[in-house]
Amino acid sequence: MTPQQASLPNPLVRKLESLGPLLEEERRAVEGVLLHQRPVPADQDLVCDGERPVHCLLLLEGMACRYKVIEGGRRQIISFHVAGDILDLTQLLVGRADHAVASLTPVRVAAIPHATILDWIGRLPNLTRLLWRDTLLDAAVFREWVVNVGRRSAAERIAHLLCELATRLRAAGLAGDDGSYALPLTQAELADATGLSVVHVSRTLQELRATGLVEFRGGTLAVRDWERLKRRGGFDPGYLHQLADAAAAA
Amino acid sequence: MTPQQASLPNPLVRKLESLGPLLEEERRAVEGVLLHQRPVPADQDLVCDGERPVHCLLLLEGMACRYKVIEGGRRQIISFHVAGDILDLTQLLVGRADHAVASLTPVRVAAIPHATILDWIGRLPNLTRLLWRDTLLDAAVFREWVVNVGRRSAAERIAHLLCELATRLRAAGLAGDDGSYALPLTQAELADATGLSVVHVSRTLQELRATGLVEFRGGTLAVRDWERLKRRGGFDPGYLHQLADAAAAA
DNA sequence: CGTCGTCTTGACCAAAGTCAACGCACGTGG
DNA sequence: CCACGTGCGTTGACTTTGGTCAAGACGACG
Repeated sequence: MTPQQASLPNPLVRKLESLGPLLEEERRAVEGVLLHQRPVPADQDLVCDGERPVHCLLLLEGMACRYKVIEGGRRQIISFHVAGDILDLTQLLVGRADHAVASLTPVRVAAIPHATILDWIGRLPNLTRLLWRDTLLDAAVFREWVVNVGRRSAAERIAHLLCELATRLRAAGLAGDDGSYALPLTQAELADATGLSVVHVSRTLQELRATGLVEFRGGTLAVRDWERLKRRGGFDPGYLHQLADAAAAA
Repeated sequence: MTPQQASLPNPLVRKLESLGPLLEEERRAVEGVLLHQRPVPADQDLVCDGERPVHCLLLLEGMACRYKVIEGGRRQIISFHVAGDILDLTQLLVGRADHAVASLTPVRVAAIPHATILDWIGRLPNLTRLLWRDTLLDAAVFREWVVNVGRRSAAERIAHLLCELATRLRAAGLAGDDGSYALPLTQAELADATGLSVVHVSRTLQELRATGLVEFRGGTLAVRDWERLKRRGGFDPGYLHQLADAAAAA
């Protein structure tokens, strides 16, 4: 899509290097992974719940999410992902997928065979550390989501989520020029991520818009007042760890 | 406390072996960790939010939890832990703690210096894989909690949480004789884990009691009808991965 | 015996969910 | 070029779930 992503700097390399230095040998190993890419249209399941995948997916372009569906058709989105994220490293060591992964936009993904990564664990301890760290950062986000959904009001949840997404998009080099970002989500997806109903999300977004904090329409997120938005959502980027620094530096 | 835990079988070894085979050298490395133990009374912070710990804590006995506190004194418990769990492996690779850890009962913990584990990553790939897997299982629980708190009703949340705890206690070898478990939690802690108010937890527990699903009083959890309890909470143990198998086998 | 922590109860309130209808933009096909 | 359908967002009226507040019960422990 956007030209700077199609160009060489592999988003996984970019991300791993934001976590720590990468040796030349490791960088080559990671680059090798790009051989098997494929494009996938929007709104497709990349991994189904209960599956036993034999490779991990690396997201090269576009956005994806993980989710679970429970009885009654209720759906909860567990996390959002941008270029550079590894989508199911989880299943590598753990066997069966305990959630589904879906594309939100058209995406490009690379498949990394589990065997490759298991081999890295034996040979490349530094890379192993970085990948492990990446999964730990993932977990840090899950924890914050538990808090978000468990203890915050509707407006706080949405404000917080938008703060997180803005920060992560910035860290991934996907910031707009002003305070705006391409955020291709529907209100229904926002609802499933925050544990609210679509109707209430609509109302709450209007409130945030009316009070001049943030505007979110037509797939574009425009942060109008970052400080007040952060305060509204009780957002403290600490849980994003070095990612937050990367975003600040950008 | 209970004699079988004070005896030799190190609960971490027990747990890691439930995740996969452990080499003799690795087992010795893990055993060595027990040298620096200390007891901690109930309701103490073992790790404070924002701290930069230089070692990980291994829980040898008792129960602990992780939690975050947000503005307004609202508190969300992120996870519960039993003997064998590593409490802050997270911070190993990630720097600053993004949550607090507290003892729920008197506990015994062992401190593992970060340096030790970093050394393992270079030398003991198999052990590395098991530890990594352990953190991934942790993350799987977080994901399920997001769903629990985001999309389930009060009764479902509590039923689901009690199912999870029963399963994990069983996997850790802490099951009672009949369908009963020592679960030293207050209703306030249950409330903080489920994102509900204490009053509502009280009412909901009464409902579960009245309908004969489960009884929870005075630190004892008595499952009266496992099948119906599972159904009530929409509990599918898949997300606990091999832990669920271990519990079934026990 | 008194105190503290925990649980319970009832009355009331507020946040968010549900349902149903409508508007609007976009794409398709006649 | 227009009619139609579809997906998404918005509105209003109403309901429900769970929160809040305040008082009391119960039990363990000093």
